[in-house]
Amino acid sequence: MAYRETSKIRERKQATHSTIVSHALAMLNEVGFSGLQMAALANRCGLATGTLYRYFPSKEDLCTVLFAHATDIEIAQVEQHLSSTTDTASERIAAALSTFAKRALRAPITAWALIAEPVAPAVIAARLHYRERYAQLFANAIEQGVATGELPAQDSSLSSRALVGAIAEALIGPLAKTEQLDAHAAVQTSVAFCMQAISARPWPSAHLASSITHK
Amino acid sequence: MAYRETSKIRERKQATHSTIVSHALAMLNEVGFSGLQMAALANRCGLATGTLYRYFPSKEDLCTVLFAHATDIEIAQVEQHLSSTTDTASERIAAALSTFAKRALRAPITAWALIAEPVAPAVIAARLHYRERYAQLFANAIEQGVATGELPAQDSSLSSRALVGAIAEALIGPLAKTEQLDAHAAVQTSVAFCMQAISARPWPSAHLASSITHK
DNA sequence: CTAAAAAATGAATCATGATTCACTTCTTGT
DNA sequence: ACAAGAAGTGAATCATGATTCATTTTTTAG
Repeated sequence: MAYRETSKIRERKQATHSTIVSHALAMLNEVGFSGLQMAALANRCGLATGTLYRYFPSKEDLCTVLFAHATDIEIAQVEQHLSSTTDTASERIAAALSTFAKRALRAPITAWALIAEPVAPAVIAARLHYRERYAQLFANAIEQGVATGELPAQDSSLSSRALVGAIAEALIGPLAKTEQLDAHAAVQTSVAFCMQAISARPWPSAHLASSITHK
Repeated sequence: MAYRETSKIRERKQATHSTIVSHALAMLNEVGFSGLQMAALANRCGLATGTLYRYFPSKEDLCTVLFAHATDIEIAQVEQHLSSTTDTASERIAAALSTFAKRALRAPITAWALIAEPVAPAVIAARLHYRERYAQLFANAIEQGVATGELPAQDSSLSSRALVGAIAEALIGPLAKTEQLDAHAAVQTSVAFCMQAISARPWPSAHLASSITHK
């Protein structure tokens, strides 16, 4: 008998695994999921194409892992802001939105990949999970604010999705001209937009109903 | 000499052209741009694959035409609401947002295809054009409201993008559970969200600045 | 009816990119 | 040094789907 897995090997495999993941995350932010080609990734890692398949059974599995990595980091940060107990609900939400917005600006393609890029079914499942966690986080925070009377009553689940959508579209929608924006100002403005939306007293729905109806 | 293009033929060709476009629009709303396969489309039109190529030089060209068609219809409707002079700026904007929201709910995949689906470069160009027209429309309406004092001063271009993003994400983001929503209520709620965002007096940016800064 | 010209056809070809696998190189315990 | 068992390799294979083009069908004018 001869070969037996030793810790040296185990570590090397772990290192290779990390190498693959980190290079893949970098590529994800350059070309999105669909542009992430296995051959190119292997090349970038200094590995053969086939080697990737010793670590991940398919591109879809790799993408799912990437998705989980990218979102865990992001959600952990947002969660941290939202779970603080020192500030008011509004302040917590504003801080969390800023974090989200800044990350979106810093890594626009990743943000787009996580939020909107069409992906394989298995990855879609991961995305729904991600959206749900996100929606839950913000929805809870909004509900806390509503409970204390700090915010007006509202459909917290819809509001939380609208928050994410507003920021995502405002910041990453026009990928073409990201560089033209003053990033700090853009973050501040879009967070303010969101805070107004959830803080304001309900917009007269009588007007709304009539203006909807008469067409 | 013999064959000469006659009006009979010209009309038939026009009819075929329309057939292709309308079936393609239908498919677009089922599977998006990337799922739109030339062979399947031809089959659906009762034509041979090759015939499509007598009418459109490539799938990319076809998609560009589809994009223009879909957006022209949508933008015309929104424009109509925004250009009315009888209502207040807020009412005009609310009506236009409702129209946008309803269309998004009725044709969610098309909405997603127009707004966010990754597409070929030529189609991206069409999309930027579309976004710009949209942003212009809403931005103008917001500025009118600001000019009359009806709305507070704001970055109209950012606001208009955030409006579209908020509604899009709130309504089409969770494609999976669209059917669970009460459509009418969802439209009304997300429009209200938007109206609050642009109508409210600026959210205290002092709070914002501090909560951003201390992390 | 016939020939010329165009339109339609759809099987074959191309292009792209994921996945496989026979083979080579390493590692390890004796 | 050796044999067993992995790990790594990358060219070949597959799958998908757009595009082409030689052939067939239509249309038209004389």
